[in-house]
Amino acid sequence: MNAIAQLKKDVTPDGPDYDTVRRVIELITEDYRDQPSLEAIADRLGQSPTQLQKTFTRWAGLSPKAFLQAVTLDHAKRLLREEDLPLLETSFEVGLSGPSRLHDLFVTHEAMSPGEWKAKGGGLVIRYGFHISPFGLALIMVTDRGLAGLAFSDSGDEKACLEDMTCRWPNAQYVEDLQATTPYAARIFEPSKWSSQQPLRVVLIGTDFQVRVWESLLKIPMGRAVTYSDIAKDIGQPTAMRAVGAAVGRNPVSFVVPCHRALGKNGDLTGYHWGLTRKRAMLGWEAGRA
DNA sequence: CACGGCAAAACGC
DNA sequence: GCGTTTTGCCGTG
Repeated sequence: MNAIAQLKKDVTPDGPDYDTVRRVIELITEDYRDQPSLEAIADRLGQSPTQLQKTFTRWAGLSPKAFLQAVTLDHAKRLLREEDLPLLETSFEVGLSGPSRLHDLFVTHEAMSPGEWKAKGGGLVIRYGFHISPFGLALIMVTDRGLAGLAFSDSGDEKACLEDMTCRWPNAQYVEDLQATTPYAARIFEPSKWSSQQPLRVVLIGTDFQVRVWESLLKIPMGRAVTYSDIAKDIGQPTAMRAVGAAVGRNPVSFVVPCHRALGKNGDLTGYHWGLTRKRAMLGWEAGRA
């Protein structure tokens, strides 16, 4: 069975495994300071350690212990220090040829023109659909030019999630169209399908400032992280780190535009629009594959 | 004008 | 040395 099929089987949003994994992640991310043991975690969930270990590892690609380490402050700090591999200085194109990028998701992007942005999505047809993903339900939105939106929701919150996205481009026409979004879902969350030959096409719809911030995020390789001030510097406005934070927070293409790789200066994960737990989960997931 | 997915500086223990 | 609070930051709606 391939990995996606495996995921579909195991990580159904309402399935017991999904719930287990979700609770483990929550537990670990809340208590990571105490470094809880596998036994302690299993105990609190009322499961056997071995069973829990197996379920979790299959989902996350790494054991609960490794995940715990990945979520620790130390690890986040290490991600920041993990130069001299240049961080934002490396252009995305240069990265394409590097073997270290083998496991990264390749993306080409284009920005909407200011005029199109002012239209708030007017004249745009956006097709959307919900798909299961390692991080809960993923709401995928595409235009004929490529991926325009990616959001996350827990089972039952789909409506709020959809609304969160549609109000960003209120004049667009929305059509539920699983057929259009399924291919994206299959590729985005399956690293073996990431290829530089066929980059994922992304359209960035936002203000000029926001688009510059998001482009900067796209340059961060997988398994690495930068601070908000790094990004501010990269776009040539070193004192605008706070505005950068706000712009990062409005990133409409979560995960693909890796806003989860932006950390506070001391390595703290600050907030996250779709939940801090999910941010940690993404970093952990990447740590298992980097 | 207020509000952030911020960050130094300033406190207080 | 620490965790917490205060005080500039700067684009957006």
